[in-house]
Amino acid sequence: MTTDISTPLGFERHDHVHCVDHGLLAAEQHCAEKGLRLTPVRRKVLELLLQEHRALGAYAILELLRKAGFGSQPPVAYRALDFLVEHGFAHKIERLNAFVACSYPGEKHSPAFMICRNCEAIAEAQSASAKGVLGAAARASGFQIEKTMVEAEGLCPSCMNQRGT
Amino acid sequence: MTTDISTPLGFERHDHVHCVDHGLLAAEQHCAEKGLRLTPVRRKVLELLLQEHRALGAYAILELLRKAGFGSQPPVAYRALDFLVEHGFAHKIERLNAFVACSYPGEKHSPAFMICRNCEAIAEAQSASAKGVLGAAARASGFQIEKTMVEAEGLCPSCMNQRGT
DNA sequence: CGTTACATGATATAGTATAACACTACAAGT
DNA sequence: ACTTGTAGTGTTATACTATATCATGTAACG
Repeated sequence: MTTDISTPLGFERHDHVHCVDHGLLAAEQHCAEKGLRLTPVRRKVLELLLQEHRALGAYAILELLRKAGFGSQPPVAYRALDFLVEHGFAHKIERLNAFVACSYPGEKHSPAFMICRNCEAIAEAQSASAKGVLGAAARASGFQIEKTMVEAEGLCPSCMNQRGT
Repeated sequence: MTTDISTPLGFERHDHVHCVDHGLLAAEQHCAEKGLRLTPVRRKVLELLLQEHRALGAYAILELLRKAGFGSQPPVAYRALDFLVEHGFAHKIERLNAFVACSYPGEKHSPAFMICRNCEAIAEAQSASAKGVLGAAARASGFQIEKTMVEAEGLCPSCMNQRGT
């Protein structure tokens, strides 16, 4: 087990073991509180997302599930993902049709993402204020915002350095 | 032939004939200036998007193209859409995997969309300031933003009224 | 126990997107 | 006019993403 500080997360190095454990723990606590069932498949999918720490397509997850001895038909993955997304343990990155573990599990937030177009690393920022951007327009037109998605594409620090090198 | 006049775009009534014509004209002018080729297929796709005035899936467009006597294989639609998106005459709505004509053709902008979850009407707002939301986080982490997507989902005024009724 | 509600397994199919190759149209240069 | 290069279109095939449906299992509650 690595104690190392490795992969790009918020694009910075971090203690990955900790963030996997923390994510799972937060999910377990939240489910216990709310009477939700964090079943083996759901837990495994969350664990995979936390471990990979980047956006994974449903079929990539499915493949990993298969290797781990779970069912390998699409609905298995999609149902688990639906659960995780619905309860805020994961997010869908629309731009990539892929999924990523939530970096702030349990906390209410409307997330904003930075997506590296080169390595597909993802950083999640607390946003809340996309309403600032659209709020005025929405009020003016009478549109009632229920959910906002913010995704930025670009280059992460590490990929930018590679270019330079 | 409506003579309704109102805002350029949004959920309000507007002079639709005008906005179709205006969109096509703007595209023609822009292409002439830049030496781009607004070929029959591309023009037709733009016209369809402007006429429908909502998000259309690539295969819906394809079907309309077929009816209009153009090729009916997926690449036909996707290539035309790629062209239109690349040059800012249309946008892709990631949330819907669908495409919509640009409401501010020719002008540089990073658009923000309001999507009615009931009728799929789309309103485009000038955003520019998604960078406000993410800019700080991006600078802090060293991420270089190239493109930002903002999509809000909710209920448009007209669908909200229907509920009330 | 039996019923209810939720979760999973499995098959089939729908919907979205691209790779690859052949062919055409047209502009540029000779 | 001829040729050559570039960009666009037609077409086939296939990959990737997602959901509907029905059957089976299982835990909780009366």
